[in-house]
Amino acid sequence: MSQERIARRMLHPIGERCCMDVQHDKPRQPLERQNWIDAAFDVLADQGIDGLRVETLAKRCGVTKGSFYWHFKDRQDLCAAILDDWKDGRIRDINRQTASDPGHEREQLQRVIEVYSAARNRKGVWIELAVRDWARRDEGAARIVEEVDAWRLECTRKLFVNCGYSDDEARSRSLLLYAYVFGQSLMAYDRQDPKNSDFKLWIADRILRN
Amino acid sequence: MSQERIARRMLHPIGERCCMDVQHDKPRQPLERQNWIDAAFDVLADQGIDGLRVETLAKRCGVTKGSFYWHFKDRQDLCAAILDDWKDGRIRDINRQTASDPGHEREQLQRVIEVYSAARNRKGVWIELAVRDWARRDEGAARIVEEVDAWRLECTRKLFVNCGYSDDEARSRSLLLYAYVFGQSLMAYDRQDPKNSDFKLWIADRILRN
DNA sequence: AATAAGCCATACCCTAGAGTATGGAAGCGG
DNA sequence: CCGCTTCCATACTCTAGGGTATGGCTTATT
Repeated sequence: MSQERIARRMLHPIGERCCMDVQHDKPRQPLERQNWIDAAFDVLADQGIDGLRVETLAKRCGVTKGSFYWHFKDRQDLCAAILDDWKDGRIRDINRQTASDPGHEREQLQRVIEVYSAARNRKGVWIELAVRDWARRDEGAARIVEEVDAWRLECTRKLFVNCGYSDDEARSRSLLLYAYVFGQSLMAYDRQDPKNSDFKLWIADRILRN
Repeated sequence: MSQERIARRMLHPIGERCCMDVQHDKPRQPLERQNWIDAAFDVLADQGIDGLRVETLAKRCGVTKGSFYWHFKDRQDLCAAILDDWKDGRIRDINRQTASDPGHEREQLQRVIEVYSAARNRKGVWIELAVRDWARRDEGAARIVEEVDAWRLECTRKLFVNCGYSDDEARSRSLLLYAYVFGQSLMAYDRQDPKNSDFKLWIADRILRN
């Protein structure tokens, strides 16, 4: 029986465990709440919130849902934890990217655009879209997205103001910046016009300067 | 038995039938394939593709899935029909909105932006987002979205060219226009900054002029 | 060593929903 | 009136998955 259990654990149904102990010699670290949340973000990124199922998530983690319901009250509990985690991460990121650095505002804004340019940070973009789609049908998610949006707009507004724009223009440019960035990731199903990066440079310039 | 059947049909579980015969005196028009597709768009708009289930759709139409499987081979068949229908509609719309009308190009472009400004045309925006989210996980949907995007970009490119911009700048502006429009609808969870419409006017101007 | 706490497996129950098979009502042409 | 076609209801089967109850292994604590 104990044999069989260990055998099961050796199987690693998905190829590797979510909690990083791919070594087959030590039995395993017990799963933490955060491990579940991390794995959930993976699923969220490529399946959307509707694809996030506790049984399949458990399989992905190499355990059964008995474990899940030890760490979480129910699926809703996990969903709420995901939103909290996402919000905290986004706030931390934007704060870091827009921290006061007089004289380099435009570079910072440029970087904000680049971070969501789908090429790299692919996973972050997918999660962003998944959360926003989720927010279309869930009140809680919608509130979180609103808060994150408001904070991001506020941070970039400050930068634009420090670039010398009026407060209204700073707000307008911030709105344009984020709308463009998200919209662009909605359209980026690897269409490969070779000039595409030139166009994007032109656009970034149009948002940031003049 | 016949009594019971008629009684069932009188119930109208969702309140009204999808095919518009809310009159309780005439028995009913038989459902066409297109009626199912129309109803499916309603569900797609506010539940997303994962919320589109044949049993619930049948209930919504006041029939059982026995009917559905007479009109469609399976769920995939319906999904494909939805994509075709959506594509045709989008192509027709953009052609209409950008039909050659020398001297009014900027007004036409302005209108393209307005059509997706979430205020009115709410349903169209929701469907647009639902289809794009769908396309993240479905190859067929992704292709359709690509085709629609390409055609839309081409149409607005022509308009910008007729405004006097170079071909490259026309493409850049088209990309910016659509990315902004879609991104903005992603951010519009009725946040009501009273100045919001002013900002949007400024943005539209920035995309269309100078 | 004994006990308790932490972590997970197993075995359930129950619902939603895809798909199939079949029968039956309504309307049509002959 | 008869039979055929159209359209739909009913009654299944089967799978995925949420949630619960419970037992058991493992590790820490005393």
